[in-house]
Amino acid sequence: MNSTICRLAIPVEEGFSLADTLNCGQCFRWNQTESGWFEGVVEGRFCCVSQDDYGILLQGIADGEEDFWRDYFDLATNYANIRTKLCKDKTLAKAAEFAPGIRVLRQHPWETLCSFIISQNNHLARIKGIVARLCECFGDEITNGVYSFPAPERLAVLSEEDLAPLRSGFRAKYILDAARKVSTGEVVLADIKTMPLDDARAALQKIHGVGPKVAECALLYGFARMECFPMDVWMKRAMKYLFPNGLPQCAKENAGIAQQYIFHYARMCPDAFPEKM
DNA sequence: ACCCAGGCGACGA
DNA sequence: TCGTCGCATGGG
Repeated sequence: MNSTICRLAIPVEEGFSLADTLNCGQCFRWNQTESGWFEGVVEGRFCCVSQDDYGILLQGIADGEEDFWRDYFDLATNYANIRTKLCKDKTLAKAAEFAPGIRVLRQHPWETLCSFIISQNNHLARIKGIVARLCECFGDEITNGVYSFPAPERLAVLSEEDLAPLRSGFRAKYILDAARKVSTGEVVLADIKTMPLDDARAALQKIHGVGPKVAECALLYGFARMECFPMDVWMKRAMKYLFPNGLPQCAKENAGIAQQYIFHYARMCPDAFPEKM
């Protein structure tokens, strides 16, 4: 493997946290090794990632792929500016202050859609397990024991029985329906990127097993639709307590980032929300 | 053992 | 249109 280390600079004032970004529930294919580096696969590229005072350190990337990783970590976006807007609301400021270094990753549309189909009524740790088995069973081996995320065309030809090793339960038929509708073009992911938001939501929800929440997650994490605001059980609890009258207006254009701050805060500090007890 | 999880579809009122 | 229930599985 190429052992050259490449740095993607992030201005210090943006306060990036690699660990918070990769552990905040938006992605499922990164694992921290004993050395503290994170190993992951993005669109068929295996990589080891760490950070220093100036940004992101990448080990093992191919020549000329810096821009790919810049895009993945959304480094063209200035998060300090976004936090300044969000923090006009004091409650939002408190949530953001808890893990200000989170960035919303720009993930692959199909992988994101499929992963969040798997996420429903499920735990983070178990979601990662099912996704890992999905890749091991049906992805391509990139290097030793490292597999890509399988394309929809690969999964579309399978049966529920074929997916039994994933132990994904009732979600298996949802995975297959998504793979089939995407590979036949009944749902065109490339179009969803630019559709009016409500049309995009409706298009994704044509898939059996994709409802409002999964569609919202796919649009935010897989299509960079930053005004999306996924509401899972954690968010419902947190919102009821923090924002009973809804998300403040100053957060609307960056609702997805606000959501990530609130979600992470709620998950890390469940005792902060009385109705949980 | 027990509760619940980044929900959704089916069904009945 | 809205509330309720079953769903597969296993981490904590």
